[in-house]
Amino acid sequence: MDRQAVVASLSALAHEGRLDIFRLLVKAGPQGTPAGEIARRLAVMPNALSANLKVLSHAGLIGSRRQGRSIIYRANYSAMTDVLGFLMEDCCGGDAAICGPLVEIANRAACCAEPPGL
Amino acid sequence: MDRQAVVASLSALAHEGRLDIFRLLVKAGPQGTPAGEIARRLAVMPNALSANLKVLSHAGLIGSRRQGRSIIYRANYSAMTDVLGFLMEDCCGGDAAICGPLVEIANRAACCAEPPGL
DNA sequence: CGCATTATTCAACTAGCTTTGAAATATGGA
DNA sequence: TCCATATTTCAAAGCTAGTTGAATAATGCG
Repeated sequence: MDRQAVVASLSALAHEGRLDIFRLLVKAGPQGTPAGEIARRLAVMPNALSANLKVLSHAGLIGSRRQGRSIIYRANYSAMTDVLGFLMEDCCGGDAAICGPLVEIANRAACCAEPPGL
Repeated sequence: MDRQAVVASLSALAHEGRLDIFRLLVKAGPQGTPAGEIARRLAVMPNALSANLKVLSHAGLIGSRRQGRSIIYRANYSAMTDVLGFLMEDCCGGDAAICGPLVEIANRAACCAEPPGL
């Protein structure tokens, strides 16, 4: 993950509405949430939601799949851990004993990993 | 750490120049780096650097202390782990076995903790 | 005190993002 | 095919953030 991708991810999250969306999807887990339900639960207009979902999706932070008339969105957990890894790279000059494992653990976390077929 | 503080932190980092600054300070570790050296190493103009340091500082991501004519800046590691914790809160509905420990470990990481007297 | 160094502040200009409402696309069922 | 549901796209208006250059503080030294 390069600098520009990280900036895109951080920019996408640096917005109250999109942060709410992303956290909702993080809470929801791998099965995801339909756009309509997101709009209802966050009380936002569908077009505004769509624009924000597009930003998050373009940054790679979320994915989507169609199911009938609904489009189901899901957090992309590995993208977020990549961002964390980038921020912590060479923490304290690489000498510290804690920062390295922290990044490694973050990258290994699999609870929200993609189910096959997204 | 509330939503607005997290958005401020993410906004501060969502900028190539500031991301470079923050990562340089993360690499530098607790002893920090003078503003002038940051400017030289990143090849940015002092006034632009100052503006960006102000944004990072206002977001709580970095701290500073004066030493002679120089002002030494330092990454605030705990602020970043707070942001991570906020993003991961209630990951997968709180049921997953991995996400909880991840956040806990991130918050416990102390390699870049503040030395006394900042 | 006077000067050089270090860093910050100010103001004008530019560019990009956000918001809002209306229209358009896509799917599923009668 | 026709309609209702679900979501996206488009375009205009307003706002916020970034960039640049010159000027302003603050410190240390002779």
